[in-house]
Amino acid sequence: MASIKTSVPKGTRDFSPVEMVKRNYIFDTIKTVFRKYGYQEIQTPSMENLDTLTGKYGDEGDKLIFKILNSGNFLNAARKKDVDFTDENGSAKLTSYISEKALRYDLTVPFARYVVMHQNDIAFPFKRFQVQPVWRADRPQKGRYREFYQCDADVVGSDSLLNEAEFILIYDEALCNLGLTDVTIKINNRKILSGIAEIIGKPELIVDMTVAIDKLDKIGLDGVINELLERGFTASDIEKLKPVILLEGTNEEKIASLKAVLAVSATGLKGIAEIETIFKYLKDLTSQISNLKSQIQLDITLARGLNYYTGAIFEVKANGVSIGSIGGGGRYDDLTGMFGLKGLTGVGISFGADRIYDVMEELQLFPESANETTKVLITNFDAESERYALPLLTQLRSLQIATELYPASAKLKKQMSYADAKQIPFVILIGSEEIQSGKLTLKNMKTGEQQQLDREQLIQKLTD
RNA sequence: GUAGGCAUAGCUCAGUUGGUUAGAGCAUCAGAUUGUGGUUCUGAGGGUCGUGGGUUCGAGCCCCAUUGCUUACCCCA
Repeated sequence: MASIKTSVPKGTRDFSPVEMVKRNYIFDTIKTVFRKYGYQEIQTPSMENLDTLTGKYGDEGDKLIFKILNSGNFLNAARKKDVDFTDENGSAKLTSYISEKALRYDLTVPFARYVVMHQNDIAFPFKRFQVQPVWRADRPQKGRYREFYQCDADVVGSDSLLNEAEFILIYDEALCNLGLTDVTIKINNRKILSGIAEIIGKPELIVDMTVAIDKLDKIGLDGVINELLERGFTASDIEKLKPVILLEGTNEEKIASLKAVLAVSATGLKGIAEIETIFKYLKDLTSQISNLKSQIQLDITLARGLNYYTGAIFEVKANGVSIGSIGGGGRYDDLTGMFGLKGLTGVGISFGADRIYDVMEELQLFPESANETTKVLITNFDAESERYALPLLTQLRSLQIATELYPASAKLKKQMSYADAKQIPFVILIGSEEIQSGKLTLKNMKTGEQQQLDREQLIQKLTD
């Protein structure tokens, strides 16, 4: 048989039955918590119009969008346009002629599109959750895939900071239910970052500033300073930044120092006030913030890349595991503005299900149970026993017992091996003896014991 | 886009300074056992050593190119 080397595109994976059980456990756990907090599920198409997505994720992001080639003779269509095939930078122009659809890059932008499209049917504030795969044309590496699932919850049309506080509770509850108890939920506020850039006198460099100080954990203070210099900050700017970057202590202590540093920045103070309000909500919701399983940490070096965050920024890390963040989110004041609907604020979070899977695997947090699929296998000796077994098969299934009849009269050894490989806990043997006596043999695959039972007893045994 | 590592059976990998017919474990199939799995024993099938070129009497091994995978950087879940 001629064989081709089989593979899947890099950064993508197959999921085996065993893996799917675990994955669904994660999805179900997260979804249950979302619903409990009043979020409703929606889905959007895997592909969006290309122009819905482009320009929303920055230049780097745009490059990582998987574009779908037009059907038909796109080459001729491109020729008719004024594409210069010798131009090194001509591919961007060409793209617009040969591709008009793309795979979704995240769930937030399609959601914004959804809200604008269906604004007349939506009761605001609108709380939705969405669990679907997204695609990024990235270089895969540990914990980074080209196809992965996000579990997003967002609310639009409410500027209350109660939402932010509840998202922290959702993170805490969902991750705790999954067995992830050693987790840090980092929180920051874009307005604090703006305030810092303001007092340095370089508000236009806020993105460069945040990208650089975000790496403190990774490259250390010297690395951050070098990067800041490369990005256009002076030595005296950095002197002003240093105390802020190196801020330490409890959340309360950090807030107190920030208040002093940012005293002249109205924006910065507003950011601090928002954080304080969120903490206050948390306290009232939990009676003690320390009742939460996760550690809540104000971290002003936290600056997720997404350019549209305007208020709170979240990031979630599993401690003791060398994998990037397992979740993130934040507030964006003008979520739908890019699609022409102004003045709608949104705030949301995302769980990275694939990374949570990797972390749980590494920490061995998956429960043993729920692995069994079929509960009973009926063996198949010959045509007569097969015919005898069919009504029983139907009867067991009608009682919601997952049952299968081995579909051929293969050797018993083979049938038993099949049951074993599939971890089926019970096997019913029906041969000429059983048909004659009406007593069927039920074998418990775990203990190996066998019993002769009539139908009533058998069903009794299996429905226990 | 930048830099490193790897590529040998379905899977995980050995393979000596280059030397006869390329091995193991797992998996699969068959038998020991014609009505009994998971343990055991015996046997079998399965390879263009990623691809193309070069050096050599001789290449899985050395050299060049190429493709794929992978790790790190940028960026991100």
